[in-house]
Amino acid sequence: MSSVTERDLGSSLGTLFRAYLREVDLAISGTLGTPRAYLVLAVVAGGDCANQAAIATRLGLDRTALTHLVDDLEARGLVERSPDPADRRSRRVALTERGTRIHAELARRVTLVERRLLGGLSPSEDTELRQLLDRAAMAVEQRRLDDACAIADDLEVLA
Amino acid sequence: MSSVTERDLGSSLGTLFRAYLREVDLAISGTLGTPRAYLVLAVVAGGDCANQAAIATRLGLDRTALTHLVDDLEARGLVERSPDPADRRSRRVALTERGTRIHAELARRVTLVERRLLGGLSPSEDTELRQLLDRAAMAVEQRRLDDACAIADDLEVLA
DNA sequence: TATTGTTATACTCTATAACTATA
DNA sequence: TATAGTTATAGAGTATAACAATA
Repeated sequence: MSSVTERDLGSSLGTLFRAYLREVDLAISGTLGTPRAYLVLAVVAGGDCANQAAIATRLGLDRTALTHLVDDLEARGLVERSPDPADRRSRRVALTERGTRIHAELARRVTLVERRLLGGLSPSEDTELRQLLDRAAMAVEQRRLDDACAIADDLEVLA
Repeated sequence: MSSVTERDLGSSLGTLFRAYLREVDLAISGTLGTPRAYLVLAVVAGGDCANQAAIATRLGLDRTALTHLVDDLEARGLVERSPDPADRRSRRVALTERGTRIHAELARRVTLVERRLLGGLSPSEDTELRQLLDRAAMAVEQRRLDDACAIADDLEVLA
């Protein structure tokens, strides 16, 4: 036997992620439509994603999903789209003043949700888990970008 | 600033879980309908969940979802439902011979997917992350059971 | 009265393809 | 020809409520 843990990796990830979605859904109730909208808001607040495609990649979502999510945030007056002068195909997404306030409040609530979610772990384990997840997710994101480039390269070779 | 990591916990969990689903979907292609069906198959193979409700709790799913998932697995001849003699409301779910073979093959493929998914981590970090996720998920599952009991107790007090 | 499982239903999530406009 | 974004659509995921059988 080689198994160290009881659960499949996918089972643990799924259980935690679904619990996260359920609890964030309660935490943002009345302020945003869905938990995904909070994640988008948080990425926009981070300020290191230049356009919708970058936000989608960061969250592991399809870019078609971003359109509706940003539509919703914009309708609520929390973000604004503006054309990128350097590339007129691209749209920058930035928090409005109201969005900044709302994000600060929601981030406070979600922090509590996250602590509760990892309540089975000690504080140092909590930090350890977040760091490992962060690095693993970053590697996945990078691999997806590489794959996209590889596909683009293949197509170029064929062309 | 108090943030240690770049991403929200939910963002990392979401990115990894969606990537897991995408890759498992490819790995099981043609054998099972969806990645969730694999997770159910794996729990059944584990043998420590007595009925559908237990499987649902283990996976953090609603019990109504289990009906359809088990229907599908049964239609493919991979699991069998049988009434529990001790409680005739309850249905045991067990692998068929064919289900045992299929599960073994799929588990092999999913193991490769999982290693690839955590490719950004060292082997010891991989193990560490799985153990932490496992414990955090177990705590969430336990808390959900406790909450259900608490709600039941509340209702009993009110009754 | 509560629980297991089922069915029906509705809403959300996700991905694909087709389209516009830019590059 | 490729990319950013949009739209339409369909399939999968998820949760709620109502129900039957059983405890």
